[in-house]
Amino acid sequence: MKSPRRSAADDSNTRTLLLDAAKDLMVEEGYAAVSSRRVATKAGTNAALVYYYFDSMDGLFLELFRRGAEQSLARQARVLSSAQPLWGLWDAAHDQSSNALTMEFIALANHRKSIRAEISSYSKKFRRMQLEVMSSVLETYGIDSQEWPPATIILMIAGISRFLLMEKAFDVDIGHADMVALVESHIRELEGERRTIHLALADLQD
Amino acid sequence: MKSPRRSAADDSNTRTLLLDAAKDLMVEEGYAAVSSRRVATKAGTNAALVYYYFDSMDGLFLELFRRGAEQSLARQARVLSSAQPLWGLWDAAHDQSSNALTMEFIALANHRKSIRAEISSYSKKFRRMQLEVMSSVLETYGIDSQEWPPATIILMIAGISRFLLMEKAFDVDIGHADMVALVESHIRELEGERRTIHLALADLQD
DNA sequence: GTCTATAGCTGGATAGAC
DNA sequence: GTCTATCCAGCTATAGAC
Repeated sequence: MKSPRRSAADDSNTRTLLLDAAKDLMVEEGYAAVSSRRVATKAGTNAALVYYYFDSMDGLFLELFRRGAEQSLARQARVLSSAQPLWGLWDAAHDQSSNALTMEFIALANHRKSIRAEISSYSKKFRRMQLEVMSSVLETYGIDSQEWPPATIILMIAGISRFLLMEKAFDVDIGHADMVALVESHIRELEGERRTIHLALADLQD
Repeated sequence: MKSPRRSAADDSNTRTLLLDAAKDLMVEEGYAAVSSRRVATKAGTNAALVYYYFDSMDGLFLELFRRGAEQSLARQARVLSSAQPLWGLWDAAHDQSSNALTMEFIALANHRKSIRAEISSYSKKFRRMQLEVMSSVLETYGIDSQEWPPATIILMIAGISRFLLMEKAFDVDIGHADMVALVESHIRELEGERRTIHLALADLQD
């Protein structure tokens, strides 16, 4: 029986510093580099505090994932309700740093059940939200939902852009320009020129 | 100066057992579970032998990646020279277990430079091979390379199928059936009904 | 809330017997 | 080729001082 610390100072400054440090470590050196000692050192504080705030390393990873998931979900909602939801979807999927984090969590999930369950339920929520909005959007664009089910559009955009990001992380970009041009020309046909701010840039402030 | 053991009994039985054990561990529990002790135990042998055959854990990972890469490259060549290269590409990309391994290596690459470099050069080789073959294949199919550059077809097939695999690993399969149907209907238009053996099944023997 | 100290474990890597 | 023994580092987690 662990003591119930979940609600203890969710907005504590130290707590946030620890989460930020864990995130940076995970992106820069992979999840295996995220130990209580290294996180604490990077946050300029003490390793024991990780256990004070999160009970265990598992708890830390879980909270880190949840924090990111909530941000992504909120951004996604914003983007989908904009005047150019397809551009929004495409640009949002292009965020490099959040993608690197995602890849680490996917690998982590391979041996941490709690993470696995969390990613699963979050992904479903995410997808349901995309589907609901895009279904009506694509209908107003006059897309035949028999020939092009909304789910296929979403999966193509998500799949292609994640794949390009993964490859780019290894300096592989053969044919990427062609691929981007092709996708964007199709989006342009439906929503015209991109008018929203490139989210990949807006996210540099995170 | 390490002693040059690279060529020492590349076909040794124990060596192969160690590589197999490392592969299984990596798929089942993630790369962090791959330690010299655990690999040796799973292989039914001794931890010191890892260092005898591979010099270091880094060396083990590198050899494991290379072995898989060579197999994939060979299979890819076979598939691309078949009568239905598009079906081959699509089916080969659907191999679940090799995909799980790939994801682990990608995460590993985040903090092992040697792995990173190896994945990078292998990916480029892989892509170049696909491009070369598919360029002429698509031309014979009468595909306009201006409108649909060969690289885009390849990237779409690879990206979509990896994305579906990743999601399925988390029990997320919303819209997957639609996506598969759409891709396969386009392939069918070009190459007719699938006549080759489903590679995902053929690979169960590995 | 934050720290030190420490128990207990697992890991990479090497030396040397056989 | 294969094994045991061993060193040293780093990890999770807890107890307890402040």
